Amino acid sequence: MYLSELVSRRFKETPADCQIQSQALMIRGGYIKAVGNGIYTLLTPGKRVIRKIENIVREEMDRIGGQEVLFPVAMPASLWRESGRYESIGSEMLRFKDRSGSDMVLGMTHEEAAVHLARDVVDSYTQFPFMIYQIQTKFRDEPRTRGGLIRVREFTMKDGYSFHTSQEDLEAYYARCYEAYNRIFARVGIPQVVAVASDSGMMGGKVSHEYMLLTDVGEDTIVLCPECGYRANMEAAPSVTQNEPGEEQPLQKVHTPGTKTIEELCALLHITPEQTCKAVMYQRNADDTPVVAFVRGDLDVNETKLRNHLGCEVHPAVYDEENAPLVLGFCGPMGLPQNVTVVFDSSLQGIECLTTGANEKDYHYTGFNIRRDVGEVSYVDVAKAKQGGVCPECGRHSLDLKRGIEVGNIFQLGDKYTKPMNMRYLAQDGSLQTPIMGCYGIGLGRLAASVCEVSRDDYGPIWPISIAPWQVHICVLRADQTEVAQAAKALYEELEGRGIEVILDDRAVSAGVMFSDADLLGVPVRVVVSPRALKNGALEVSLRDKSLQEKPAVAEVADFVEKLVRDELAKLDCRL
RNA sequence: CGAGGUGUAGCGCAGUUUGGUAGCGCGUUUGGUUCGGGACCAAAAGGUCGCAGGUUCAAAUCCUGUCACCUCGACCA
Repeated sequence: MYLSELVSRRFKETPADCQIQSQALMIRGGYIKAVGNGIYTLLTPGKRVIRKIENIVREEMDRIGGQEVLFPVAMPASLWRESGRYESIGSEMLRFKDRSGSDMVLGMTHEEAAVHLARDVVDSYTQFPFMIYQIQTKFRDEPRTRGGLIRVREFTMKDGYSFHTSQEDLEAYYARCYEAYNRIFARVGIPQVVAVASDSGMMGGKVSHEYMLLTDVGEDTIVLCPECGYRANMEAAPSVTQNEPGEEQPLQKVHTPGTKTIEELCALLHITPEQTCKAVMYQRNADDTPVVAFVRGDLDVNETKLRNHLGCEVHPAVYDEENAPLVLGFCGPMGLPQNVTVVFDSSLQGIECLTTGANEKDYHYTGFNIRRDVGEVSYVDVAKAKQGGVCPECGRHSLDLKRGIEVGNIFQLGDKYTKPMNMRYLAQDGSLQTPIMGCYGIGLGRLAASVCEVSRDDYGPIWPISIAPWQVHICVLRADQTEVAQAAKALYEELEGRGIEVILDDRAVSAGVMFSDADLLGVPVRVVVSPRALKNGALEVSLRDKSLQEKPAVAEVADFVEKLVRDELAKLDCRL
């Protein structure tokens, strides 16, 4: 297509509210336009990138036997009541009523719809296993959006659902999908994406992995062990500690005025945070009753693990200084009110001498010993893994915490949906059985933004050719000169005729403007047609990442460019 | 949900303290000169100052309400 006809605008200045580079470049380059909070229009260049990604995803899903379907965006609430999620999911699910007053929801994920379909079309074990997937709009009313397409409310997602008659079969398929995902990320140009073990959150199920692109602008924290290769999402990473028992000492109440934080306490008493027992206060969402998690002073509470342990939702406690049921800043395990749920983290196990709050303003206990002073308690892992902490896999003090963007995930769901939704099949032995499921998601817009985030320079994105909006960008310097314009157009038509996607900048603008726009569009192969080049009888061909600059003769340019495009595509396992 | 902040031309901003009827840069249009990394000259178009009330002779500016958007926080008591 001709750039002069492209319906989009590129501009120089970064919009004021851009927080991360990919967002700024995608807005400046005319890929996306914000319509509302976390809601975007995709312009042609952006849509073309997404379409390329979709096609790669389709190829890989089809390759592992996936069958594409399309579930509805708007669904009756009754479907979600069947699984129990109409009640269990909070306000991130958009609910509304149709004209007859029936409750409706906008799909934020489609397990219910998948089971609704599958239970109707499948009735024999001979029909298993199978996987259905769709590429479709999701709406999640996120409390906070962020970073252009990184975290939005409306987005396009590939979501697949597999159905199996046994755990072994699910695991075998899960492994195939795991590899398919690795291929997808490699083919869209970010082979550095890693799969990490994760917490399955609201999706349910046991085993799950998230595919993470490590970058500082990521929202998630990943725990990595460079020694043994262990990696997990922070939410799922066990916290392993080596507890120094210390020497048992008598319990003693000490005056510690104003020491509300562990740091202040340690400074006053000349102890280390590892010798303290810290209270972190929460409240149950259901009835606001207090929950106190005690962890070693140097550690933090992993709220996900706490929720999983308690089996209910909690939020950090919000108390006024005056009417709190607990003594803020001086909370300890001894003498707590009856209605408080207490959780001891395993980092405290076996420590004979701790300093902790006395549940009295301006006082702490020293020499506190849980076994002696509280009795036998059960310890659970509710602490966050720590930078430099002990690797749960190899036991070395080697843990590394990094930020990452979750670009995809896979879950083993078990019968979380098939059972309540009453999906059954007739097994070989004639019995009625409930199948189990896996589900597999990739956020396409987020994936595009993620690629942009790690593949760019100061001037614009550097799209891998597999997902670039166009494959070749022809810059016509002095399009006002007839022979230059004709040479460019001839090349354009020749390349298009060979099935190559070309954008031709035929505008009568200065070279600076033209190159800047080309940089913002990030097309991998660039050809410059100019009076100078024609005089020399050779056009300039270069790659956006500057790894190649050649001047093939005019007559050979088309062949040269075609080969270049084919070679570059082949590197990413793609074809013309 | 809590705390801040911002809404003025397509984009980036000034003007608001001290009310007097809206401006700058980029972009856009026209004409001309230029022409290999965001050229220059000249002319021009484009805004009910987020919205609704109120105060006033007069409101972008003051008051009230409201909406939208952005950032931080959701935690270490």
